[in-house]
Amino acid sequence: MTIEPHPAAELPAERTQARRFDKARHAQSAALVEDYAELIADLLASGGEARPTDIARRLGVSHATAIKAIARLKREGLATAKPYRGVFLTAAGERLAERVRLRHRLVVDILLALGVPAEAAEQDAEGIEHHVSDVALAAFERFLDRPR
Amino acid sequence: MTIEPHPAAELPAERTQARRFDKARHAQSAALVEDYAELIADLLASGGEARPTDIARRLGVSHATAIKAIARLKREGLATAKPYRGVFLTAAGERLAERVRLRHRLVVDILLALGVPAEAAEQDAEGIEHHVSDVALAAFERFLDRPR
DNA sequence: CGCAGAGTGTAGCCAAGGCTACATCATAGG
DNA sequence: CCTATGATGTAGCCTTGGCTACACTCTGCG
Ligand SMILES: [Mn+2]
Ligand SMILES: [Mn+2]
Ligand SMILES: [Mn+2]
Ligand SMILES: [Mn+2]
Repeated sequence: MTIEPHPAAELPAERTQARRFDKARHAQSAALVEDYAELIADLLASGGEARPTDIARRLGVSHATAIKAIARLKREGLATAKPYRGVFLTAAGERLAERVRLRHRLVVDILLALGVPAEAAEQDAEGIEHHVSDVALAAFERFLDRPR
Repeated sequence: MTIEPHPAAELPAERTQARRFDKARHAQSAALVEDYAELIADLLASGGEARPTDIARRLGVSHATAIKAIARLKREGLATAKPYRGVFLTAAGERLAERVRLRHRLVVDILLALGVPAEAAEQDAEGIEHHVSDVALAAFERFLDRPR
């Protein structure tokens, strides 16, 4: 019998930690689609049009990169686009965009409530938002609602 | 001269938003290295050894993936490793690990303070931590320190 | 009403970070 | 002291999300 120098064959704590990293990786892969959906909805709401070049400029990427990402949104049933006609969201895309928009605002609000300066809050929120679970969001809402 | 149908050629708000996304992208690319450094330091501190297989299991990736990432840490001057001898951190690697460890704890503590359940806090922190700026961290500390 | 120039799309490159399959090394038990 | 086995390393593949370069389409002015 070996006194294992490393705890055990399958320490459950290890699996828990591995699962955390796995969740973070999945959240990250969803982030791109979420940001595009949010931005497209924003452009459609304000200007009435969401064109690849506008999207690219707002995201700070080349238009080719934006067009490829839009193709991914189409593949995933979140957007539609006919050549040279601009981008639109499907019902599913709009639902996603709305959810993301609310989450984004809530994250910014929480950061502000914690005393983070406005521009830092906006900046950090852009990355943080994709990693905030529903249960955390619910906690954020309770925290902001509570008196005082 | 063209009467631009879209606000202006270089609306500063657009650049601001683009810069936010750019920061988030950079933070993301740093995330992997940060998690490895933190984990290696953790393994070295507890068991005394950080072996590729252990690292892989904790992160939930294949050992081949871990070895490639370790190569990246070596390239960036954060780790050293002689074949079959385990992984160690350079001084720079240790500094990074320490910074990441403190940040991770602070993020978890803030989430807990906001009323996020423990496991959700740990899970979300694993992703959030990489997007929290120094100025936000400072705000978090002030918030936690403040009486009541 | 034509066309210059902006916008759009396509092709092909790269690096990162996953994976599996296979080859090599180290070592602990027999 | 041999060797079976687990750990380590290598090779090669895939997908994603960047990029540039180039080709095509639209359209508002002149
Ligand atoms: Mn975002
Ligand atoms: Mn956002
Ligand atoms: Mn992390
Ligand atoms: Mn961490």
